[in-house]
Amino acid sequence: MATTRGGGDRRQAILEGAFTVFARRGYAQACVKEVAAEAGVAKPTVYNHLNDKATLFRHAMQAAAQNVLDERLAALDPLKDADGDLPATLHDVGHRLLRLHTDERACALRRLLYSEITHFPDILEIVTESGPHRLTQALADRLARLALAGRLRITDPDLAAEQFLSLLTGPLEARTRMGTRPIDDTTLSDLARTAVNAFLQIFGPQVTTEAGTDMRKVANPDGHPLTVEE
Amino acid sequence: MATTRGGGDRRQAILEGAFTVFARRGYAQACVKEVAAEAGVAKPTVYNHLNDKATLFRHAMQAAAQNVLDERLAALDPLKDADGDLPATLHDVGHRLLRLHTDERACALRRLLYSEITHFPDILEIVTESGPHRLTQALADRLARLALAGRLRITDPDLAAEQFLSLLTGPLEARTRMGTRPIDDTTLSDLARTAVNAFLQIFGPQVTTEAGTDMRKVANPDGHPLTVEE
DNA sequence: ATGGAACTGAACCCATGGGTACAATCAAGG
DNA sequence: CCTTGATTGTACCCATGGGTTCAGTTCCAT
Repeated sequence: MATTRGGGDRRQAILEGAFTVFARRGYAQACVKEVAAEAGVAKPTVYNHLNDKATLFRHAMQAAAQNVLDERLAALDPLKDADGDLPATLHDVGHRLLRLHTDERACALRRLLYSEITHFPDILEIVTESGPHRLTQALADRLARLALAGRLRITDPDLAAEQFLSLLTGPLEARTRMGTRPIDDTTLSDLARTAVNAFLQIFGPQVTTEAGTDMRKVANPDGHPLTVEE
Repeated sequence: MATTRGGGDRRQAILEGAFTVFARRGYAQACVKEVAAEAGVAKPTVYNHLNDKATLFRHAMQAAAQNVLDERLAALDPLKDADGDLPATLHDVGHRLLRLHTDERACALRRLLYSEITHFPDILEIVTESGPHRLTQALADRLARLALAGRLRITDPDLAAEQFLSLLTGPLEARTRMGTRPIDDTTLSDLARTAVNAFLQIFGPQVTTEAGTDMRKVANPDGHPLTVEE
């Protein structure tokens, strides 16, 4: 076993502590001593499990990316039900995704990815391959099912998924000051609603826009109050 | 004058060299010696113009952000003409914006912003205030004029601008591997086209989608060939 | 020509931090 | 009990790099 002294798995604690410190300081500014302290471990122990500061970073990033991806994939679950209230379901999924997107760890992961992408090109492979790409694929699959059921007017599911995510997360960057400012949940809900409205304008079933009927003004296109969420 | 030896403005050369080096190495990894070499200047000269490495970074970022913003605002110029072929104009503007968005310096600026945002919170103010925010505002202004002229069905210009930019740049991140992989110009043109199509589905003049008419399959919604661009 | 301001090159000081060595310590298994 | 192996503090080596000093140099202004 890799555990002798302190009970829990050493390696796991080190990786989590490492990500925390890297997120707080950035790669170059983070020192291994602080990582060790964060993980409740002595410095040589860190080097005992991970050879380098670089490999420490790589493994910490990979673990964090895996967590983030799992959470996001789970957020798509409501779309498995193809018979429910579609706008409400989309709004729910969008809202969940926005919450995860503004999560502290997810923001830190994005920041670290952006900052160290030049020094660690291989990390991009790890994270992006098991990150936004897989999410887009999963979402595209769900949307394809809905299109096949006649509930959406989609010819290219990948495009639809990409544009849904763009409409969802695009307006966020400005509002959240690139992940540094917290944003309250009702704002997230509003952002999800406008994104879903736009998405349904593009891919929704026949809209038949009568003169004066501006969909974007209606809280919920098909009359549901949509007040109960969460 | 601040120029004695080498003719050109010292400070300017230093700031440009600094941004180049920071973009190449990141803030922490960049050393002032290399900045001096890049600017063709001795190390004490750098400290003669900028007190700190930190202030050097700040000023370099500000200058770079200003350049990027100016280029982007200029890309909106075609929208000043409110009478032209609207989809073609939007495509043109979108294409220009995508080119600027994938520009090496712009990508480096975004990376540096993301990476050092925790250590330099004030840089965010400088860059974002004179960056995407101003761009969104300018675009919203143009779109409002077009809406007033009856060419777009927009009630909230800010929202429309935000969503246009989201549809435009959102799909880019995945395709360009976060700004590390170059992308060819025809792909950019295609991305601009799909974004414009989606945008017009949301905000375009009355669509009257007949059964079987999928706008996203048509290269140009109103019949123009749209082959001549640039 | 000459004083002065900016520039240069090189050496220097010193703090930070990656990585290692080592003796002491603790837990598990025989 | 005793061996084995991981862990722990601590001290250490050494490379990197921010920032400064200084003597000499170049250029401009008067």
